[in-house]
Amino acid sequence: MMEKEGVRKGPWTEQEDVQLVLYVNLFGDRRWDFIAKVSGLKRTGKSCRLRWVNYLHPGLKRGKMTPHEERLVLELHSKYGNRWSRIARKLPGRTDNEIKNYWRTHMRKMAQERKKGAASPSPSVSASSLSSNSSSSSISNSPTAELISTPALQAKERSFYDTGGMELVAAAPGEKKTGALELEAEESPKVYSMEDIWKDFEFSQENSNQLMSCQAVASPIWDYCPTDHPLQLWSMDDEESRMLMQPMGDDHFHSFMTG
DNA sequence: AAAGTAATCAACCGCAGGTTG
DNA sequence: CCAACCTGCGGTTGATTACTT
Repeated sequence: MMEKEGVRKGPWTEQEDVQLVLYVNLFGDRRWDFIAKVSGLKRTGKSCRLRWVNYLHPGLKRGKMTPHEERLVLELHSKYGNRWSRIARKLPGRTDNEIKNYWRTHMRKMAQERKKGAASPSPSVSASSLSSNSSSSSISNSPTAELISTPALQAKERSFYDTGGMELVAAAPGEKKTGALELEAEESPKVYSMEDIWKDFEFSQENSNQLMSCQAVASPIWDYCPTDHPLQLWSMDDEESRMLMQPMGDDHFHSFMTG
């Protein structure tokens, strides 16, 4: 492929992650083009944002959808259609990408089972497949059971997961994008995935006055208290992580800070 | 144990809408 | 008001992992 010179693509490395987190902490999670430039990452702002939103954000849950979440996704999808970001806002800790993938995967399963079961109709098949990892799911006897029987879902397999939304227009006329995670009060315990990086990060901030002075970050995400994460990266010893967090020389840094 | 297939996840792309100068 | 730029969204693809034969 003809790649734009100097622009990296593909999977992110641990070091890139560390660097990105550092700069998001410094400058907030809005000005992605700027962050991409000053961080020294050879990534586009877009790519940085995506990585942050889908993987590095401290509020992210990981792992399987709970039955409750599954049900919510169904309900919300019937309401909003493929407005994944909107759905994601109602599922704290889940990203639009995650929900999108989930929906795609499960709707495919459903479509397949439907196809099979078409000859011998069995109304409960789809529902049970949707809650396959949860015997306690109430989908089959809740209103959402109807959702998975929408005409759109019975339509051609090609568009198996795309209902287009039943109440799209009415759902959110003139809705404004906020970009911010709408974290609602939530009873279930959060499972965060980035514990150690945040610990490391706090530590490195405490011990790194040179950057502290610039810490006027906007994002409320820093209030999160991550407790678990899959990244080995964040288990690095402090010395190692501090070294990684020094991507920019002072002069380089100041040139950006002062314009 | 190896090969083939399916499922899952991360990341890219193009577009639309918003913001700013 | 307009053009340029930036951000966010939804769709899609490719790589990796898990499962089956």
